[in-house]
Amino acid sequence: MRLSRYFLPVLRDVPKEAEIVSHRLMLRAGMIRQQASGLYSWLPLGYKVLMKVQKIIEEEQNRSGAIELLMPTIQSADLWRESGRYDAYGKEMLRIEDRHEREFLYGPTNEEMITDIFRTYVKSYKDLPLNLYHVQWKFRDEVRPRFGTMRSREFLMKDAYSFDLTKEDAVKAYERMFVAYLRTYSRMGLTAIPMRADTGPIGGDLSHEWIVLADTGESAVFCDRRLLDKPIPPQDIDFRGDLKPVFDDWTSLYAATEDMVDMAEFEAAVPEEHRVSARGIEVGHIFYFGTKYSEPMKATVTGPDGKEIIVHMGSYGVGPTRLVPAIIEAFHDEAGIVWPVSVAPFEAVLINLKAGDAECDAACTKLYEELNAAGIDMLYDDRDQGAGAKFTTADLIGIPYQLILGPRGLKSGEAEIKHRKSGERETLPIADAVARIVSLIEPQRRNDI
RNA sequence: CGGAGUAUAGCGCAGCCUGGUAGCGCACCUGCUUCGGGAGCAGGGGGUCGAGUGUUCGAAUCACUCUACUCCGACCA
Repeated sequence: MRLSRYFLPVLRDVPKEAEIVSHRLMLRAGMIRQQASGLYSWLPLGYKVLMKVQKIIEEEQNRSGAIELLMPTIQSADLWRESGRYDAYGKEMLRIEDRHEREFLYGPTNEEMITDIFRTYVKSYKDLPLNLYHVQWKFRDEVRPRFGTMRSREFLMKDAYSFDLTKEDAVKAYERMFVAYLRTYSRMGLTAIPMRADTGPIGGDLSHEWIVLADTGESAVFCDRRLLDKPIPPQDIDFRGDLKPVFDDWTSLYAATEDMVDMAEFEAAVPEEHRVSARGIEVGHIFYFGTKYSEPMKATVTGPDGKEIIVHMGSYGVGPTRLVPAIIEAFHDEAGIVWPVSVAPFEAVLINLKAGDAECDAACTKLYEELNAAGIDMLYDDRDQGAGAKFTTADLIGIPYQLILGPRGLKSGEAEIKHRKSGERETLPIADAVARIVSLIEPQRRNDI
């Protein structure tokens, strides 16, 4: 992408409403625009990151055996009356009437609707297990939206729903999602810790919140430091096999949020040198809730013996629109964002220090085309601006590698590569630049961890 | 939902107390000179001062009402 042809409204001054660093940086980097309280437009740069995050989530869901579909944002109130949640949900639910005065709502979640789909089509135990998911916009009329897209009213959520014959099978489905989540966060460069959680209004008795440690996190968390270094299950892990050992390994070490923590238990379970008491951002939440919805909504299948069996369900949520700021909270410095390659809006930026100069333009255009051909997601800063402005922009928007070429380098036949994360700079022959950039980026894509 | 604030050009702000037809920086447009860490000079464009009502000869400024947004707390992916 040529920056001169792109839409990247970076800001010099920070709008005053922004408090936390991720919100400030998302505004300054031209990623989002607030349209009303808790409602955001995703501008091109932000949207590109959001889609990269979503793609990783989808790839790992698919790998685990979940199947993607898409349900609408608007739902019928009648469906929610069946589960009893239409009245129970309270003012957080945005209720809507259509022109015929029929009652609708903007979905805050989709348990009812997926259960309706399931009960319509799935009739036999032979069709289980089944896990269906979608990535769709949700709306929860939060009392107090804040922190940009971290706590917005409209937000994107991947929600998966598992259906199984028995609780034992449902626990296996839970373990599959557990492993998928471990891999999902890891691919984004995040260390997210599963913590035992309150099941809240959704109900059920097995639940974990996924927490990224960050000083600006909304909840206090307590865990064993050894969780931070645990190896992530590999790409070729067999999701049809027994995942209990992985689950047990991760859940054997203490980790709980403030709502669930028992300090005496924490101190008994974790040696003092391993205790972590910190703040964290919730980036996902998974539940097993049994027959809470399948029973009132009559989601049953016929078992081997011809009897009707109420299915056991779980739901598994992760929010891409929250993950983006969470990643920024984890990866930034004074100059701006420091994206991990796997979610960076562009993998590298080519900085033409003297746009308009025929020789510089020609050399940069050649590099740009070669890097595109090599499969690098490139931004080419070909704007007619001073070098300082280009460096500042590149640092702010956090592109992992800056390939810098100007008249000086052109004369000596050398280009420069700046590593955004370490600040390290290397000078190399222009002819070697493409291969070097590729060799730096490819190992960090984390497509195959 | 309780408490506290804010609202003037795209963004950041001054002006308000003490009423007299709106200003600064950045951004934007034109020209020239620049070009290795947010360039310089010259010229230029852009605002029903959140909305409404009132007071006044006259309201960004005073009064009242409303709306939006932010922050602190209680609640949530």
